[in-house]
Order: sequence, then C-alpha cells, then structure tokens
Amino acid sequence: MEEMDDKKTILIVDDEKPIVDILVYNLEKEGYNTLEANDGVTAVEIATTKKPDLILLDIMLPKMDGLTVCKKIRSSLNVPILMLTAKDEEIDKILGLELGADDYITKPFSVRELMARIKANLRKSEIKENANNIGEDGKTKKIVVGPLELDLDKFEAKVDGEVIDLTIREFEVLKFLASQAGQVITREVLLEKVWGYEYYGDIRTVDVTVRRIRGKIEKDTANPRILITKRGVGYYIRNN
Amino acid sequence: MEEMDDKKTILIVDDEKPIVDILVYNLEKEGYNTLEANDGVTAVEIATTKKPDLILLDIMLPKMDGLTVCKKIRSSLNVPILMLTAKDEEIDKILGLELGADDYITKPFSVRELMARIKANLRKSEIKENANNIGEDGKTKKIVVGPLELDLDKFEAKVDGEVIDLTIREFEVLKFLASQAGQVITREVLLEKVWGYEYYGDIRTVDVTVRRIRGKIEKDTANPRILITKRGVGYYIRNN
DNA sequence: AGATTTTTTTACAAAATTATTACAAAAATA
DNA sequence: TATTTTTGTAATAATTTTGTAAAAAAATCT
Repeated sequence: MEEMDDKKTILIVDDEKPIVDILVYNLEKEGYNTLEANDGVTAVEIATTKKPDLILLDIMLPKMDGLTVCKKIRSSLNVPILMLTAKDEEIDKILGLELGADDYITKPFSVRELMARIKANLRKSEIKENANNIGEDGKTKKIVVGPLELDLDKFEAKVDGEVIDLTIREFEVLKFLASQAGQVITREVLLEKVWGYEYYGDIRTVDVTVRRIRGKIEKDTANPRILITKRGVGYYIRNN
Repeated sequence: MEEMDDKKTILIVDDEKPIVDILVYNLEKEGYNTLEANDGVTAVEIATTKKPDLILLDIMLPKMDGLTVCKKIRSSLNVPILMLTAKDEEIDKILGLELGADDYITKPFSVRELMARIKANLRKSEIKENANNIGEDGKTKKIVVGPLELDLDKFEAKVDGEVIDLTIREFEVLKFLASQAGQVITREVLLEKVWGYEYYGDIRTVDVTVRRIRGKIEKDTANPRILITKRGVGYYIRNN
C-alpha cells in the first residue's frame, strides 16, 4: 500500500558505523530512503547533489566538523538539519542551532524519540515551503474526491469550493482516507499511518478526530456524506 | 459476543520475581493471559510451544541473554517482542531492535506506559494479519457470482449493480458462501469459519443471519434466487 | 392426512460499536 | 512567559448489530 507521497530521503552523517546501521535499519523500517556519509566533506557533497529531505548530522566528524558542515549545507540548501550531539555539549548544541540547524538530539538517544523528531521536522519544512509559496516543481499536488478537495502543499481543504480550516492532524487523517477513497480503513491502520511510530494512546482517539473533521466538512454530522463510518471496520471517504 | 478473539496471551521473560509479579498482576487485571519464563532457555521453549501473542523480554537473563533469546525466537516466530532494559543500556536497546525486537522500554518503567506499549504492539501485529486478507496487490479484490458482486475492500455488496448495505457479519457470511459458490455449506462450517472456533451459540443463528441477508439481496425472500437453502444440509450461492 | 422435522419469520433483549461532550494535557504561538 | 490552539482521554449517550427464543410455515415421512 502506501506511497501516498513518495518516500522521503534522509541523509545520515556519522562516522560510527554501528550508529549508522541502527539509524538506517529503523528509518527504512519506517519507510524512508536513506543516504550515508561518513565524513563532513562527503556529507556536503551528497547533500548538494542528492538533495535529501532531511539531514541527521553528527557534530563530531572527520575531515570537517559538523558545525561547518551545517553552515556549508545551509548556505546552498534549505533542508531541515537535525544535529546529533554527545551529552553535555550544550554550547555546541546552541552553536549548531545558530548555524541553522533546526533541531538537535543528544546521544545516547532513543530511537523512538528520534523518529518523532524526524517526523516533526519534515512536517515543519513542508509547511514552510508552502508558506514561501515555492512550489518545488511548479505543480500543486491535490487530491479531489467528489466535493472534497485537498491541497497537499497548502494543507488546505475545500468542500464544494469553500475553504475549510483543518488542524494538521485532521488534515492528515483526511488526506490518508482520501488518498484511498472508497476503501475502508481501520482505526489501527490510521493510528499506524497518521499518528505513527511514537503513538501509544487509545484507539478511540481516531473517532474523536473523525468527529472533529465531520464537524467541519459535513453539513449534518449525524448524516455524513463524505466521511463515512463502516461499522465494525473503520472509516472511508465516499467516492461515488 | 464476539468470542472470536479470545484473551491475548503474553509471555513474561524475567528472572526478577518481584518484577514478574507486578507484570502478571497488571496484565491479568487488563484481561490478558500470562506465561512466565525465568531464564532464556525456558523462554525460547515456551515461546515456540505456546505461541504467545506478545513477549516481554528482559535483556539480562540467566542461561541465555535476552538478545540471543530474541534472535532465536524471531527465527521461528513472528510474534511482537518488547524488550525490557535497565537504564543507560542504550546500546543494548538498539541492538535489541536490530535483532528484530519491535519495541523496548527502560526500567524502571511506568506500568501505565508499559500497558499502552503492549496494546499498541498488539495492534500493529493485528494489522499485519489483516493486511494478508485484504488485497494489497493494487487492484480491488472482488468476488462476482451471477448478479452478486462483493467488493472486499469496501465491504460492499452489489446486486444487479445496486449497492446493498450489509453488516460485517452478513458480509462475511455472504463472502464465505460466494467464495465457494455452488457448493453447499453446512451451518456448522459457517459457524466455525465466520463466527469462529470458540463460538458456543445456537446454530440457528446462521438461519437468522441468512434471513437478514436475503431481506437485503433478494427481491422475494420466499423465493430466493441467489442464496439458496439445501434442506437438511445448509446453504449455497447459486452460480448458474 | 397427520405427525415430524426443518426452515423461515418475527420480535425483543443483550451486546457491541460509535458519537458526542467536556475537560485536561500538550503544543504552538504571540 | 502567557495565551491560545490543538490534541488526547474518559465518561456517557445514542445507535446499530447480533443472538435468542418462540411461533408460523414449509417440506418430508409414515
């Protein structure tokens, strides 16, 4: 299934092989593509040629230190950079941020937390892009199903042409459902795909979010015409 | 009702009695069955013979360490494994994940969080199972028999092109019958395949469900043309 | 035909699932 | 930091589905 939007690519810059392996393993399990660089020079090279969607950057690196790498990359690319630092290098952390890093995480880190950070940063950068109105390849990505129209670049929904203001979570649920309109999606799958790796909460959270979406896109929430319940299974977007 | 999925069984692998006791107490309170193993060798043995739905596995164990246990179990079983680690064993944690563990939690852990994690991991493993039932091959899976058409993705039935709204139970019965159209299926088999092995209810429940299906798909329920009774045997879907 | 077995039909209660609401926690923003 | 917004949780209400039982109807057998 999947492939709603194409896979995001993440560049891992670290000279410690075991750490790189762990990161690659977990990132790919989560559905990202990965690139590797073991030193600073290679990192800058790969970053500029391959243009990854996010960079994980260790501060301690051979040939060129992480801070310099960060600065270099930033001078030519607007990619989110997540710094990896050894503990108690507080000064470095801050310097890193000044240099344009978007976030940092201290080693040893929990894989779970890292995944959450990555996801959050990717999302932020998507939003930023649209704010600048820089439509990468020019064309606007949209999903249209009946009266529902989702503008994936603007994070904007329209129903019968009228703009609806949705929160990110609401938008993502709607997007996932709409990308497979007509197909019933279970709550389990929604939690897994929208809430993701880091989520351990109650499954009924989905119901409440659906309720909130309905409150915004349906004229009569008791008789929804767009986002339909398939009792005993899940929810789907009507497509006929 | 729904005795289809009985209680989930969780195998606890830890050599510290107090911890095991706490886990057992809380898990059973939450409605899980529990199994215990105090060392690695026993763990592998119980895991393979009893096939629990999820395994809680401490990394520090007598006889065989947790990582090895994890690897061993994984080689033969596809059960979710949740590793328990003492704090600051970050490397171990991650190694555990590389070895195929699905998640980890550090000691001392909050019971509440552990329960949430267990729930989430069970949920994920259910998704995998489901995914096999539903067509992942891109095309929508359908069963067509005469005027009857079942869309397995939408949980939707059509008769002569007209959409019929069925409940899941009704849909499942129809699906089972339709998947072997022309063949008479006994009530016993239907109960076992649709209601599940552990169903203790009355066999006439099948009749009522059939009646309800007929009420929806047949024009004249007294003279069914799709779902036919074979008196003294069972029911079948006409396919000629 | 009458008795017996089996199935159909109906109505009702119980069970399961979903919707709704209010509130608290967390996150984002000013 | 304070304020606002978003999100998750939990409790309750509303709704739908399902199982059961009992009676009616139909088929089968003597």
